[in-house]
Amino acid sequence: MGIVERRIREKEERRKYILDAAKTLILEKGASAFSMQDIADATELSKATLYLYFQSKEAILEEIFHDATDYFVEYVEERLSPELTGLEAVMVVWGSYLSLYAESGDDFVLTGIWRAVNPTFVVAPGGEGGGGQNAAVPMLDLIAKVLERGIADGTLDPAIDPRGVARTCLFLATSLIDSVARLPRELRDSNGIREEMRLMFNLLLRGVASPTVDRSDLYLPAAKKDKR
Amino acid sequence: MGIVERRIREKEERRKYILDAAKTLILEKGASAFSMQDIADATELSKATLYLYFQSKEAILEEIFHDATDYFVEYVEERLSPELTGLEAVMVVWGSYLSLYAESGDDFVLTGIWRAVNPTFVVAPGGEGGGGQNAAVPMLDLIAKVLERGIADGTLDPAIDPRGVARTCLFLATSLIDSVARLPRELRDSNGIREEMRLMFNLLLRGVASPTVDRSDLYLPAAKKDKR
Amino acid sequence: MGIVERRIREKEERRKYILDAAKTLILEKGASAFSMQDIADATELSKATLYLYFQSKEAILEEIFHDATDYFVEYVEERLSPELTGLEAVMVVWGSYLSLYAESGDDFVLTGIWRAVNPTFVVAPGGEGGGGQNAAVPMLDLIAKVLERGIADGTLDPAIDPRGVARTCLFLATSLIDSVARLPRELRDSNGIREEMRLMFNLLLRGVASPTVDRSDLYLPAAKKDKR
Amino acid sequence: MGIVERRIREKEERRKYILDAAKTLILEKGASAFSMQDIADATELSKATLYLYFQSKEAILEEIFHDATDYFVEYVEERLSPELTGLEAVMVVWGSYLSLYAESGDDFVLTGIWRAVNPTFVVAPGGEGGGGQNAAVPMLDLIAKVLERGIADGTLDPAIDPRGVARTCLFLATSLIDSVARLPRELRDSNGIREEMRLMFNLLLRGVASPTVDRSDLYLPAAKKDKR
DNA sequence: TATGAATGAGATTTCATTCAT
DNA sequence: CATGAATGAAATCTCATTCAT
Repeated sequence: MGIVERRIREKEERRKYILDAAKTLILEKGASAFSMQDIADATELSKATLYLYFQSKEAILEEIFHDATDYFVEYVEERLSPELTGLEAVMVVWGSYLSLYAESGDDFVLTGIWRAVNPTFVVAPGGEGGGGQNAAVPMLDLIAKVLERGIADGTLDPAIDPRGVARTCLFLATSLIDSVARLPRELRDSNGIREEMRLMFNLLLRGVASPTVDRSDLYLPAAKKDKR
Repeated sequence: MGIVERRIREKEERRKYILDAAKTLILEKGASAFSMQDIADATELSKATLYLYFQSKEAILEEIFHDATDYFVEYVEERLSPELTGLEAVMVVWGSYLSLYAESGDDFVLTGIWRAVNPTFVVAPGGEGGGGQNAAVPMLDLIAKVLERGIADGTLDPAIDPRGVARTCLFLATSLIDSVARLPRELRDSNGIREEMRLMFNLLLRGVASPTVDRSDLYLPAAKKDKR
Repeated sequence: MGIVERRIREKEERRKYILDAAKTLILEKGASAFSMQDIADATELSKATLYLYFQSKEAILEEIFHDATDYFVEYVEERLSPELTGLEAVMVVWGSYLSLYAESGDDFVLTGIWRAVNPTFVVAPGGEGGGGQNAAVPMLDLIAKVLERGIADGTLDPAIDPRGVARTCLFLATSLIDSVARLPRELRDSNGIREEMRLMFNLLLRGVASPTVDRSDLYLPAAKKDKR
Repeated sequence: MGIVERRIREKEERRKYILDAAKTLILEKGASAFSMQDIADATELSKATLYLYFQSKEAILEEIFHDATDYFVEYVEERLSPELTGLEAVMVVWGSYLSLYAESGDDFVLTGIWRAVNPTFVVAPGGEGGGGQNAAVPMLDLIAKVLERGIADGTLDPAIDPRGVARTCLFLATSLIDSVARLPRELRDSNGIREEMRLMFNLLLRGVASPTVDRSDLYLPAAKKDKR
C-alpha cells in the first residue's frame, strides 16, 4: 500500500544501484580517478540523473565510505562475544580486517577511501566533529571499546590511551587500505598485500599488549584460516 | 670563477626557487591538487618557463620527494653513532622523524608525497625495482640496517624480518605524513599531530622490541627535546 | 514519428553542422592548420561540446575524408555504364574528377586531405592495410577495376599493372587536390586550376591508353560540359 | 684578403652549417615537424643565434628549398648534351630525378618541401611571380626548354603546351617527393618508392611523347642503371 | 522523473620569437 | 657575436555540473 512508500523504496533502490556501480568503478580505477561519466555509463543513466540522487560526486564517495565502515563494524560486532579477553577482542578486530579483506576484498577496500572524502579526519584530533567524516566514528568507538576492555582485564598495556591508540590504529589500517585501493586490481589480490597487512597488525598487537602476555600469543593467524 | 659558474649557480637558484614554490603549493593544496599554472602564478613566471627547468610536472614531484628523503636519511645518519644499540638506533630514527617534523615541519612533510609520485611502491613487495620510486630505497635501507643491528645485539625481537618490517614501518610513517600533507596548513602545525606521530612510533617500538626489554624504556621522548 | 527519431535526426544534423564548419575551415586554412578552437568559434559551440560529437580532431578529419571519397565513388559509379570501353570509362573517371571539382569544388577538394589523416598511404606499396587510410581503398578499387576493363577490351596499354597504376593515378590526383586545398580560397576557384587538372589527366590518359588508339581521342573535354 | 672578407666567409660557413643541420632534421622529422629548438640542439648553438643568421624558420626552409632545386638543375644540365633529342632529354630529366633520388636520396627529397615553404606555387598559374617561390622557376625553365626541344625535333607531341606541361610535371614530381618527405626514414629508402616514381615518369613520358615514337622506347630504365 | 545537450574552467605541454647582457 | 632566459599564445582534451524540455 501507499504510492509514497513505493516511491521511496524505488528511490532507495536506485540509489543503491548507482552506489554499486560507483563502488565497482572505485575498485577498478581508484577513488579519485573515476568520473561521473563513468558512473553514468555503467548505470546506463544520464549524468543529470545521477544528480537527482546525489548532490555531488563527493556525496557519493561519502556514502560509499559510510556503507563500508558500517559493514565492517557490523561484521566485527557479530564476532565479538563478551567472554573474549580484551586482547582476544583486539585480535578479532584485526583478524576481521584481514579476513574481510581476504573474503570480500573489494567491498572492504572501500573503507580506505576516506582520504578522498575528507582528508582532515582521523589525523586531526579535533576533527571528529566535522562533516562527512563522522562515518569513521563507529569504527573508532569499536576499537576504543575493545582496547578499554583489554586494559580493564589486564591483557593490554594499561599505559595506553584507548581513544588515542584507537585513532592511530584506525588511521594506520585505513592508510594501508587506501594505498591498496590505488593499486591496479591485479596487484591488489596478491598474497603479498595480505602478508603486509598481517605484519602490520602483528606489530600493533605487540605494541598494545600487556608486557605480561607471552609474545608467542601475539601473532595473528594467516589470513583465510579461522583463529583457533 | 667567472661567468659560467655564476650562470650555473643562478640556474640552480632558480630551480630551487621554483621547487620552493611547488613545495609550498603541495603543502597548501596537496600533491595531486596543484597545477603548473599554480606554480607559474606563485613564481610569477610563465608556464613555459617552468618547462625550461623541469621536464614535466612529474619531474618536479620526483625531485621534491627525492630531496626530502635525502635530507631525512642524512639527518638520521648523522645521529646514528656506532655505539648505539639497535633499539636505541631505532629510537633515533623514529625520534628524527618526530624532531624533523617538529623543526622543519613543512619540508619534512614532503617525504609523504611518494604516493603521488608512484602509488605502487611500498605496498607492492616486488615493487622496489620500479621507476621514480627508487628515492625511497635509501630510507628503506636505513631502517632495515638499524633493525638488523638490533636483532644482532638482542635488543630487538629476533622473530622480525628486517626488510619486511622496514617496509611496513616506512609505509606507515609516510602514510601519516601523506595524510598530514593533505591537511590545511593551520591544522598541520598542531601539537596533536606530533602526539599522534609519537603514539604511532611508540606502538611500533614495542612491536619490534625484544620481549626482554623493559617496557618503560620504550617511550619516545616528547618532540622538540633532544634525546640524550 | 516519435521523440527518439527526432533526437537522432537532430544529433545527426548537429554532427553535420560541425563537420561543415570543419570543412570550411579546412578549405580556408588547410587540413593541418585548423584547430578545435577554430571549429568552436565557427560553430559558436564550446570546445567541450565538439567532443560530444567527435572523439578527437583526427576523427573529424577522417570522417570528412571518408565522406568526400564516398561521394566521389558514388558519383563515378553512377556514370559508369557497362557498355563503355575501358578507355571511355577512364575518361569518365577523370572527367568526373574535373566536373566534380567544377561543380562542387569545395566539397571535392576534401578528398585531398588524406595526407593529413594518414601520410603513409598511397605512396607506401604495402600500406593499404593500415588504419584510417582505408577510406581510400574504394577509390583505388574503382580505378583499378576500370583499368582492368580497358586492358581486357584492348583500349588500354596491356603493359600496365592496373593496381600499381591506379595507385599512382590516385596519388597524383589527390596530390593536386591536396595542393589546391592549401591555396587561398580565391585562387582556388580559378579556371587555371581546372585547366591544370585537365592537363594532368590528359597526360595520364595518353600514358595508359593503348598505342593503337587515335591520339585525338585522348583529350578530356573542358570541364563543366557533359561528355556525350 | 682582409678581415671583412673573412667575416663574410665565416658567416657563410655558419649559415651552411645551420642549413645542414636543418636539412638533416627535415629528413628525419618532416618539414613541418621540426622545431628551432631541434636545430639549436643539433648545431649546439642557441636558438637566438639562429636568428642572427636567418630571419625566421620559414627563411630557413626557403633557402633549403632553393639549394635543393639549384642542385637538381645543375645536375641535370650537366647531363643534357646538345645532341640529345627532346625525348631523350626528357628521359634524362626524369632519369635524373630517379637517380638523384636513388643516389643522394636525402638531399634530393628536399626539393619536395616547397609545399611547406609556399603552398601557392606551382599550381597557381599566375603565381610564378610571388615571393619565396621563385626557387622553382629554374626547374620549370629547364623542363620547358627540354619540352620545346622535343616539339621542335618531332620526338614530342606537338600539341602540348611546353610551359603548362612543365608546370604540371614539376608539380606531380614534387608532389611525390613531398609525400616521400613525410614518410619515416626507413620507408623512404624502399625500392617500392623508386618503382612508384618510375611508374609515374613512364606514364608522363608516354603522355608527352609523339604518337610516332615506338612505345617500347618509352620506358625509363630501372634506377641506378645507366640507360642503354 | 529523466535526460540530452551544453559548457566554463582548467589540465599539461609546445614553440617561434625577443631581448638584455 | 652569442646566448640564456623568458614568454604569449596556442594546442588537444577532460570533467563536474547545470538546465530546458
